[in-house]
Amino acid sequence: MEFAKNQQNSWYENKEQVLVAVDCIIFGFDNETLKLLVFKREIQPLKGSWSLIGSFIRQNENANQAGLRILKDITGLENIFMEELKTYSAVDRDPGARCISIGQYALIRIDENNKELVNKHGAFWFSLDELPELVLDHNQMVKDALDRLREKARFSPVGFELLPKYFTLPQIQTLYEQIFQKRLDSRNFRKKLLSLNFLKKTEIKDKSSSKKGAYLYEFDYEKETDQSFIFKG
Amino acid sequence: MEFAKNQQNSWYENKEQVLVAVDCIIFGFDNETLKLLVFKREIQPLKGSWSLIGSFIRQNENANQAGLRILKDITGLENIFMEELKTYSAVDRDPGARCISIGQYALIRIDENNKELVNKHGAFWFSLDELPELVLDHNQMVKDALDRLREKARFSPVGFELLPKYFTLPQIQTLYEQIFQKRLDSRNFRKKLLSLNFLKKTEIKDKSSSKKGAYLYEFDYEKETDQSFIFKG
DNA sequence: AATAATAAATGTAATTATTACATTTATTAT
DNA sequence: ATAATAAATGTAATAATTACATTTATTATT
Repeated sequence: MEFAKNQQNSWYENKEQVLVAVDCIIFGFDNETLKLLVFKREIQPLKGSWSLIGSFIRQNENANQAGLRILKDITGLENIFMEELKTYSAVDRDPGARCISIGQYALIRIDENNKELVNKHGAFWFSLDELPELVLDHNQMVKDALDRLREKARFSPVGFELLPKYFTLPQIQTLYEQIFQKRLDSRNFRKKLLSLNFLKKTEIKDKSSSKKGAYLYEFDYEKETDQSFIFKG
Repeated sequence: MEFAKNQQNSWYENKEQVLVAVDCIIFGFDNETLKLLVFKREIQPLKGSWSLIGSFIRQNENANQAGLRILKDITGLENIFMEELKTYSAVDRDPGARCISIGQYALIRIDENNKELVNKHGAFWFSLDELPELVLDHNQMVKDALDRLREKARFSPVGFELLPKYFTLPQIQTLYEQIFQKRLDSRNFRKKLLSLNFLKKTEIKDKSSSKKGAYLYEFDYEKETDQSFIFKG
């Protein structure tokens, strides 16, 4: 079963060529609304249109690395939570070329991004309900990413990547309300969240949004588990 | 924001070329164990090795269509449940070429596949615990597909695509026991499954595996809903 | 110094879902 | 008539979710 690397064979020759791109669906949270980073294309094709930030994949990187490269170029950030969403491969999705795109969504701490760099690339944070029309199938990608984020948030403590290292319970409740697009009961929300045992309370209060102040919490990655099953047996 | 289709521009030119393949993780169920369809490569490269069934994607089809084309070629089946798993894009995953693969998993009714066609292509059904070593990263694909199947089965009534149109409750319980790799309590399993209200009972009994016979049920796609939420608000 | 204003923090009872567990039933073969 | 076999069923205990309103800590104002 040895594979001769340099051997000539016909298997890989004359394959129909398809370009492979990576597009990034970049979420951020400003303590009020869930936001998305998009940019105005400064070159052809589709110059002047709003677009997700993407790039063709390079020979020396996998899809995730390509996504992280893009993210670093635009925001200056490294070590970002980024996961594959799905591929977009409709034959006519890009009228300029036969090109499939691997959508990758990222959750970043919006206050940590390099504003100069973001500006330099013509990128802007939009609230999800004010998102402009995007090129190609990018609006669909955003919709799919949001669905995925909701799906994930239902069953696992996603979203901490959108918050600063220390955050308050009202803050994370607002985030979840944004993700689910509905109000949550604070007593039940806290009870549930704290029962999962992956939040560490500090004795420090954040008084930026109330006189009483809210205790700061920290995510305890050690204790993260996924606990809900329909069938336990 | 018009896009001039024939306009020459540099955006798509001289991109580093990456081949795009689709590999199919094909599950079947023979009323005892969960099985996987793999084939022995009859041509180079890697001739003689076991492999998932795949193909390079063509200009005139999207990834899902490519998967369905492959599936039809091998099994003769159409209208199969097939979903994207994820992409595999590690730089060195295929020593023969820079090639990314889009994994697609399919659930089929094993008794419906065209046995002659399957044989002709050198394909075999393997129980998951007897699966041979596969080429490249195909074992990882199988593992990921199984995880996905489990994940889906936890929250939604997946798996009916693996069963015949009419099936018994003991039959589907066995399937779920195979998916989860553990025994389930029949009273609780039935209670849960029936409470979801998407099974239609018939008055016909299947006596192929007991003297008493077990009632046949049918999946009611109209009533399929996904009902469990961590946060209901 | 007292009061008003504000958001944070908290508890409980009712409902629903999950779990653990053993017997009866329908049928066929002997 | 009996034995054998797998299918079908119920209930009580526990755990999770839901609905719902008041008190607390603090700051700003008078």
